Amino acid sequence: MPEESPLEARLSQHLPLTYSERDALRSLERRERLYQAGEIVVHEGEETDKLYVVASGWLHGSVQLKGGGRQVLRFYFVGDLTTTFSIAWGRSAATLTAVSATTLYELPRQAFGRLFRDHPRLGALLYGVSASEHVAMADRLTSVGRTDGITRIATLLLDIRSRLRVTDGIDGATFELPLTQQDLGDAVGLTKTHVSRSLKVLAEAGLVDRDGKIIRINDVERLSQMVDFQDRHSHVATDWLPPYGSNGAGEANGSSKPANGSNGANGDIRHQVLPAE
Amino acid sequence: MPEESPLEARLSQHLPLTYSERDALRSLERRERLYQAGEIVVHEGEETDKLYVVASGWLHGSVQLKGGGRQVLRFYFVGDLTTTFSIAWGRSAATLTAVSATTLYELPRQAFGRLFRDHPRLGALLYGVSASEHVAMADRLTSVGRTDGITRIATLLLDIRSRLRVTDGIDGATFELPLTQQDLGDAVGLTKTHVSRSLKVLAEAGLVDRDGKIIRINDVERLSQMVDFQDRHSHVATDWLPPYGSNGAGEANGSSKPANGSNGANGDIRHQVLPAE
DNA sequence: CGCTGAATTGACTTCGGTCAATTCCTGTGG
DNA sequence: CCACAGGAATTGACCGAAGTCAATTCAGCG
Repeated sequence: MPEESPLEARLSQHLPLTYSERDALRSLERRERLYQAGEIVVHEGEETDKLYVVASGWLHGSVQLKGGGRQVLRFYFVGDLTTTFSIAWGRSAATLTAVSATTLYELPRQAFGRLFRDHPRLGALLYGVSASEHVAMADRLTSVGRTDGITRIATLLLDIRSRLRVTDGIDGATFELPLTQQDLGDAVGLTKTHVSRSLKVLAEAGLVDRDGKIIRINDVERLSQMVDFQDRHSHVATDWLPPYGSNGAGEANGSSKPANGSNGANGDIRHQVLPAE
Repeated sequence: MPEESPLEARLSQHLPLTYSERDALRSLERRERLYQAGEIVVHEGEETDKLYVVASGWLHGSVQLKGGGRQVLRFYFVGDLTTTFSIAWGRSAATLTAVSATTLYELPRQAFGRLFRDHPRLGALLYGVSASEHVAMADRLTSVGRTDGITRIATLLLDIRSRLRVTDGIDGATFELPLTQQDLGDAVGLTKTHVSRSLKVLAEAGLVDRDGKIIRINDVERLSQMVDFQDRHSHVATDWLPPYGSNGAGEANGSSKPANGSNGANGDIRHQVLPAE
């Protein structure tokens, strides 16, 4: 339990956490499980009573179409909570597949629920993180709905790079992409044939270098500019979170002032706050 | 404050709420504002320190592309929380436009945050609702990325119908659609020209009748079947929510108890639980 | 060293976009 | 009550980005 927890690391990226919040996050994560590249963690429609926190590696979530197609909905990286989709039902809304060798911590839904009670501020923060992921998906929708193939692929590469960079500490522009062109296409709504052609164009334009599974984006700034890419994950606002403090004044209505004047984050001196890390 | 609140109504659709939870929700919503059809509530990029709850009418959220295009990300109906996207930043990630004449209640972000502290169970429920909306957007992504124009339009109509039905108590298959074909196209990634053609095909196939702004879906069941449509909003699981009640029983696991036993919600037996409504 | 799945490439098709001309509606003002 | 203006919808002719099909080529691997 004293180990570092990926979810803890992720959340403390946005907000200095108290010791007790950190403890709670660490103790949430249970059994660790390993998956090989390509292995399926949960099938679409399968019942699940747990979430998974990514401790290493990465994955994607996808749905199967009646007609035989497939849509890759999003990718999951270290620190991400997966299968949050399924929390709204008892069963998974998507198939979760390991893209690379992966370690996951299991997190029972019940325990996740308890977190909201025991650490409301974390609950609110999780809501905020979820909102930022929602926006990231909106960006994807925009990309797929309103831009051409080359732009979609470029945007996807930039997105994956920026996510991997945080977690894997990549230098900046080179990374391994263990996805087939079919996978890429399923993510952005293109056929594998056209993915191949689009990548070729990007390579010939000198924007991207490829060597096997290794991708290098030659000028991240410029490419981002060109396709109007925005990183939605680096920052999540926390100024609206409830003060850390003691339960409060519980009594709902009456007035809706915060219990103690201080607002924002950690308000309570008893709880030492750790540096962001 | 004693009036019915749309958010309250929405949430109690999924879970019987206690009096104090209801009170809290009612007292959250402040000034009521009216917007005419077509009016813009918030601009993309604009700073906001509030959310809006839809009390009547409907709206959509959209983003503008550099090249001049537009993507309509989603629609908002009575009881929906809007601009949750923006909670992750200080500014709105999308433009919010009234589709029909609309009443909104303003809800300051701070007050929203406090809700997580004062009523953790509602916080968790809001997370669940948000997850279901996330899935709805994933469905849209799948539709846009992987199906043809006719299917996209049909799916969109079914989606709008099923949302309106809940709130406006529509009979079942006929509703008013105050959107231009441009709007429809921006929602599903088609040009207005092709929207016109797709609607024509649907009409000629006898699947949809049109009369001005009035749409009638002739056999909802069949059309849903044809395009594999699923309503993602009617149900949200609540079995994982923390018990309303008393803090404690921190059971969790022996060790990591929250710092102070109390916290979380005011839990006492005094709070009667109301039937679903 | 051969197998197998992935990637590449070419020829051809097609769905949806573009452009532009009508037509339709609806609201407005005479 | 009617004429008219202007946006929305419809329709046709044409174009082009991406899909389909299929044949190679390539790369990793037992």
